[in-house]
Amino acid sequence: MPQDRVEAVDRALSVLSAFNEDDLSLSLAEFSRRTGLYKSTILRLLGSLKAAGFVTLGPDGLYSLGPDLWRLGSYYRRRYLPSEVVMPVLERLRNLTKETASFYVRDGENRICLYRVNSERPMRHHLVQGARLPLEKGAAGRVLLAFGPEPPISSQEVRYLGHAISLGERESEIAAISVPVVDDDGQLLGALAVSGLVTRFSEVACETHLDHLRQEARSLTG
Amino acid sequence: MPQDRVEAVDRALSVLSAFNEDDLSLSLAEFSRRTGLYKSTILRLLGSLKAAGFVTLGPDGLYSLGPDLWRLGSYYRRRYLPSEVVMPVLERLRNLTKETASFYVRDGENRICLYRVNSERPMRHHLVQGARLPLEKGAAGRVLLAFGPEPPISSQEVRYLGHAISLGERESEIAAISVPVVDDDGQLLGALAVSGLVTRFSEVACETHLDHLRQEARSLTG
DNA sequence: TTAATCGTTCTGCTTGACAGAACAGTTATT
DNA sequence: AATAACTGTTCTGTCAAGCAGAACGATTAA
Repeated sequence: MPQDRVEAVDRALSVLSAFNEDDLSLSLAEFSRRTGLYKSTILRLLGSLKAAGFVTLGPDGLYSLGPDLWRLGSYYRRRYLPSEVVMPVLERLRNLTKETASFYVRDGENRICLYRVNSERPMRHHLVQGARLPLEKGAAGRVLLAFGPEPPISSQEVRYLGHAISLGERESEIAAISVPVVDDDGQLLGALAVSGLVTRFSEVACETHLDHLRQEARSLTG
Repeated sequence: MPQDRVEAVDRALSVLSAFNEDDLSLSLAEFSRRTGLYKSTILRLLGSLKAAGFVTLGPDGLYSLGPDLWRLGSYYRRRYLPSEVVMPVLERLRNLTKETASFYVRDGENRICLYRVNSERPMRHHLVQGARLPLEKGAAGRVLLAFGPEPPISSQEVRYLGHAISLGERESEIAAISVPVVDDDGQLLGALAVSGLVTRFSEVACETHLDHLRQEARSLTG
């Protein structure tokens, strides 16, 4: 079998996936409801996850995600541009544009928000780290598609311009501008983006944002 | 059995634990060497891990950690003080002291380095995020112990002083000063610390570092 | 050519995990 | 107070799922 898996592991990972942004602590019964697995089964799975430091059991009987999961997870980002390099760039972009600045990388047919610095405006595009978004929609997605391997014909324009602008493409209220970050070897590393309320992205605002983006993207590579 | 586990899950997690700070991409054979498991077994385990987005298989046949592992891992930190709050504080501390600044939380009988901003000096204490260190040794450890639940009698002095200083306690070359970060309810959230080469921590330097630490710790809670 | 890798496929045997009931403890409802 | 509806946990017989190990072809090195 080419797609061979281990059911017990699948189950254990589905237990972990029961956590989400809003629910950081879950009870055994809650796991059972979300996964559809039996409590006795989950208890054993959690036993292994706990032993590995992937979850911790609080004194209130609620399970939370553990430190070892996080430590391993933080290794993921290290393959790309490190935090020390990208974060100052995003902060500069946020200060220059007053909008939310972010850095995306490609993951198969999706894009992942690896770093972000949210705008400080009351009406802001609030991005979540690790969010998985489609490649086809949104400025950063289309940039990753256009400058990645096997770019579709439809992305010819993005390649030519060297940037992408999205006005309410993925979410109707949100506009975004994105430019690629390219290696010395021409390898695509990711996409820088600035995003905010669509009505704030006038033609002239887009121009200045784009200038800042281009400059910062250059500063990332060489 | 009170400590019931699932072997397949234990194995899968031991496969993940084969990754470390230096080796972010591993081959199947390398997994086999490190875990002692058979290649056929590992292949199936990786199948499940890959399906869940916990690992990704590169075109070179090497496995790396996946984005979903990272996304879940980042939820771990959210239970504590979020990055947006702690990081600026650490940066200020680093700028004020020119030493490495860090934020620790307790995890059972250990402490975890949740956030850190490394010093920019050539001879610096280079901390790794997620590092698990003992509670008994080191300034931050003793602070977490003293202000946590069930503090031992030996930590009376730390409680009284409101800080801990370690001169070569855990590592002979490293000195550190740490203060607790306490909730509005008096709940211990973590420990702020500044650390560096032991010879730089003169009595007068300790005093000024301590002032900065106290001030920033206060700014964290309100 | 030989030898030592690599990743992948296949199979019989056995062990380990599952379902489900039953348990005691706690909280909510009446 | 008494019921009901929840918790989390323990136990066990049955069954299949995962393991060990060999065998495979494809690379790469000597």
